[in-house]
Amino acid sequence: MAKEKLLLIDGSSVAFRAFYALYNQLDRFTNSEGLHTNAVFAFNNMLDNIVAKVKPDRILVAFDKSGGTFRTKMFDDYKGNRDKAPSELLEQLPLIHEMIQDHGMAHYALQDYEADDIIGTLAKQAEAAGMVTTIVTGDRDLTQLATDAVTVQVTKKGVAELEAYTPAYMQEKLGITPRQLIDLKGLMGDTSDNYPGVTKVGEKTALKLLAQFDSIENLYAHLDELKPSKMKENLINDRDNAFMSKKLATILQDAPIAIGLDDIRYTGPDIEALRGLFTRLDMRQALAKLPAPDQDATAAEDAPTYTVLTDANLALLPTTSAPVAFELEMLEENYHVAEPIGFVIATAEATFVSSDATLLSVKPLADWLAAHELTVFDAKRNLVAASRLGVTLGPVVFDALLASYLLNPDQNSNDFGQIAQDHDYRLPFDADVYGTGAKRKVPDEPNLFAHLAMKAKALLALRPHLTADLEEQDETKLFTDLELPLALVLARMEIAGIPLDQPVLAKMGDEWTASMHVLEEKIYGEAGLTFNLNSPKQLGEVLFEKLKLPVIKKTKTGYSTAVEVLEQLKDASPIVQDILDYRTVAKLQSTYVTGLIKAVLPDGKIHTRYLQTLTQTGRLSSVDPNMQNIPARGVGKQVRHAFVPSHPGWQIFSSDYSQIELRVLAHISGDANMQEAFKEDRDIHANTAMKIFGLTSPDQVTPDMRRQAKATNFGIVYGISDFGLAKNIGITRKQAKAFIDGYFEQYPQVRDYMDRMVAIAREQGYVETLFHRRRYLAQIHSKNFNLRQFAERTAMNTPIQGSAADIIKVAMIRMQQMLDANHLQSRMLLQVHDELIFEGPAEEMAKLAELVPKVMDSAVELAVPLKVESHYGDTWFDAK
DNA sequence: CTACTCACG
DNA sequence: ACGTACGTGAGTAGT
Repeated sequence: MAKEKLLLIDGSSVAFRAFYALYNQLDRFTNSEGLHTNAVFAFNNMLDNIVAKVKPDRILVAFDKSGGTFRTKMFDDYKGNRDKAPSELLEQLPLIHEMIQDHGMAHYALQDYEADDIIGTLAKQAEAAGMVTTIVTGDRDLTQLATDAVTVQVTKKGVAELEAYTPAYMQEKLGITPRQLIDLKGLMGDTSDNYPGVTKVGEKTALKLLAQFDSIENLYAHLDELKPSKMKENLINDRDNAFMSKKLATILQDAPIAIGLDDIRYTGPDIEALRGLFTRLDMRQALAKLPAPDQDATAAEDAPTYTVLTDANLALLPTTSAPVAFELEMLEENYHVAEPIGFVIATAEATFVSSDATLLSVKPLADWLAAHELTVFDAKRNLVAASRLGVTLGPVVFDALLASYLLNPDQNSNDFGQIAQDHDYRLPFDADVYGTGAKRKVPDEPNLFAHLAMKAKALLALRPHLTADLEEQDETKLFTDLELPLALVLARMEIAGIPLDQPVLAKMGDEWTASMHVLEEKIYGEAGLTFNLNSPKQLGEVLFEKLKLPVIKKTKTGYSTAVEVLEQLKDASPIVQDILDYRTVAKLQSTYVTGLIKAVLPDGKIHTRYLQTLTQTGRLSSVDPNMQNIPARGVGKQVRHAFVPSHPGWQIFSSDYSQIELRVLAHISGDANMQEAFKEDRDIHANTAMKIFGLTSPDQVTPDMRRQAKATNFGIVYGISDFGLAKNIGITRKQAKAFIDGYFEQYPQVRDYMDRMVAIAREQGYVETLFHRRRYLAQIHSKNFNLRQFAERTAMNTPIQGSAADIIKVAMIRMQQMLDANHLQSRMLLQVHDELIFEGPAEEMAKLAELVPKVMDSAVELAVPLKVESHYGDTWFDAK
């Protein structure tokens, strides 16, 4: 029979190592309450690895006990120079204990003794009992315990890699036996444990002495054999130190431990307990590593009983006034093109599923759906997908994704399983049921139906909790009156889509392609070789090695060839301008010609998807394709000629807020001077220029002064730093500082606002927009200067950017109501952060020109007016 | 899958 | 002494 295996872990030293291994990640590993988890995470990984490697039958994790030990009694200063462990580590120790327990392992500490002594004692008992022992530690001292039956694994580079110390390995590496380690330490002393050895004796000398005399005792017995020397004198003088230090270094193997080998049998982890712990600690990586719950077993167990709906049994659907859970499931992300794979409808009493989405448009079911209030996960996705089936859903009264996002914008996964987990509810992940990437596929019906049924159950179960949480965070109105209605508006915009005039775009593309080829040839000629112009790596080699241009900036991986760098090199070589020109057209060609044409759906239109639950500020984002970064300046602006109305005789109409963020700042800061500037409709950048340049009349403001003042205004909104401003407008840091000082002198309440936001973030851990949208800033207390400063700038910027986002969302909802109420044919198509784009019959343009600005500038009542500018024309290009 | 670059507000 | 503007998405290289 194989020998029994024992695993002994030096918990205190491993925890310490684990903490510092991920010290630079300290801020990435925090839960929502700000508790740090980096050491827990690294410790957990170590446990998983070592258990898999050793396959132990018994495990004990030993810890030091706080307070002194018998060693302190022997020598006052033992470990006397140790700094107190940082609080970020101390707070994790109870969590590590809990984790060890959940792993099914014993842990133990003993008053007056160190973890080492517990380990030494058990290792000896185990050897006597014929067991094989592995010791894991971050402390080399334990290698003295190595024998043929005891291997000491010392952590190396963090805690992931271990170095195995056996007697043979120690002989090879140090030329001593494990027991001689204590003699070595007696002679050398130990600076980290703060005990002295013999003066001037370091590792080299000590090893030489031990090679000759074997032990401290024998060395002193034969001291007279040494030739007179300074070293000999030191040995004589420090004799007491040497013997005391040897004793301090000696690990006890007979400590009075109250735990025995029989108490530490290992039976394996309690996965659910670990899942609970990791969930509480927001440790997603650790959670992901846990074995997925057996899908078949849990599906069978946890799934509510369900009825498979057919057109023969639709009458089974009960009439109810309570909200109904609904989910129309698709495997692909882009619901404008994805095929439905099934749906679920559930009330508190009954659950109905089907893999045939066309059933939804069968009249009794369509009518039933339209007549019931729905609770869903991602309203917009369900609305658009239903619309593609010709189905109009009933009023959506709750959206778990939107709610979760509002409660904490970090909690915005598209996987309901993840969101459920974030709210302490267990639901399998889509990724586990459907697979990911190439392996993603429709599961067999029992598994599909079970998953759908569980999702519906989760929706009904989570709703009251999320609703209560929204109320507690004062976000009920934001949810009910803003985001949820907005989802319907966005759905209509996405469904409408915007036609792309492909021939027009293709013609532009041909011209750009031609000029690309010309530039390419020219550049290869100038460089004297051909290379891949699209590769920053190859381009860097050509510019900075072959052509020896001065290196302005480097990236992590090599030379930077970004515009800001090339701009500075323009005069050094004609090749630079050609590269810049090439870059411009290459970008236009690949992203805006090829890219946009690829995104056109069979109806000839582009149907972007707005991500309503992604940004940390409350803005929307746009994907597949991104319609919020269509070129607006330079030659690229021509692309906008290709965006045209749906019908002949129709036009494109656009309105945008003028300086909405600065107006929001003027409002929330309460700054009298800034408010006055807006109330009198002054040019805000010129106004700022007068102040920071100390001018008395607007006439004195030169265009360049205005440009710099404009950059300063932007900088303020971003949570300014003199460095950033200096870099942006190419002035010295000192000048930038003078600008900022001048700025705050002129707008003193803006400075107060900045200070106030940082203080609020520190106090409550989050900042809010005008509409109580919340953003948590865990890193506001970070010890890492950069992370903390970033959090501070975010605290200043988010209420501004986020409130502006709130305002345009209100305007969008009201504008949709207005279009409906006035029975206009015009439709809202796009939103680009501070701008709304419509299409409509030419005859309605005048009406839009009257209506849209009115709705937009009255969306919210601020202390300063909101200004809106409108344009319209035959294409998006002309609506500017 | 990450890094770089560049398009937008 | 340090290294910094805020918020996004997409295409291309290169591991």
